[in-house]
Amino acid sequence: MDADEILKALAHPTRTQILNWLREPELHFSSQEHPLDMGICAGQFERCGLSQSTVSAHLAVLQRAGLVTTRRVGQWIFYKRNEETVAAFLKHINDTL
Amino acid sequence: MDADEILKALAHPTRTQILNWLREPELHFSSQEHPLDMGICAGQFERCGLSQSTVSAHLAVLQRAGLVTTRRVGQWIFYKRNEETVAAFLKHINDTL
DNA sequence: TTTCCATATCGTCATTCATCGATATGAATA
DNA sequence: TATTCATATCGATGAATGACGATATGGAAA
Repeated sequence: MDADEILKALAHPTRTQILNWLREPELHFSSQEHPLDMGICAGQFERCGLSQSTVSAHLAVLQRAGLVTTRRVGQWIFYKRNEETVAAFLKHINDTL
Repeated sequence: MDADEILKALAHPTRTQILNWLREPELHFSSQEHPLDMGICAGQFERCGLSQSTVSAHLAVLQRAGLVTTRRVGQWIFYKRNEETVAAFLKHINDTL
């Protein structure tokens, strides 16, 4: 858990929004064809209004920071919040900030 | 309390270190001539190894985010953590992340 | 008033970041 | 095998950030 890298990842509203959407997938991604417990397809996040490549870059930042995990199933890649890392970060920030 | 601006302010190790130093002034700034409860002189933070102007810029980012308050006394400007904002931010991040 | 000191602001430069369209990759399908 | 679809990666570009030395500001002291 690299707190500095996580803070950098959180320092963009698009990325905090993605993480926020992923808190309650059933609330935000009910339109998804696949079962929600597989995770959320990358394409779903294009609803933020940015291009496919930009969204992909934001997702990569979140993944490098360990805030989301990915899983390939067929031609799709599913994203999930990494609750362990989120919890560890929250503990850290509560302790040190 | 602008959480996005605070996250941007926290997204640099120098600034998180400054905030961390300000948690226990008596531990880190015992060398200061002035009483610690006035706050910490800007110049004290040059111990991070950066130039005066760069340190001043980092302090300005923290101030704009509301994470520190300043108080001019004579020719010095004293910095303090803004515990209200820090607490409000922690509450927010615990609730939304 | 002149000088000195602490700090902020300015101008510049290099680096990183956000964004896009285009292209590559890799799996599914025809 | 050729095509399609979802996603990642590439290359370019403009914007924002971080750093510095130099300068401005504002108060204290001589």
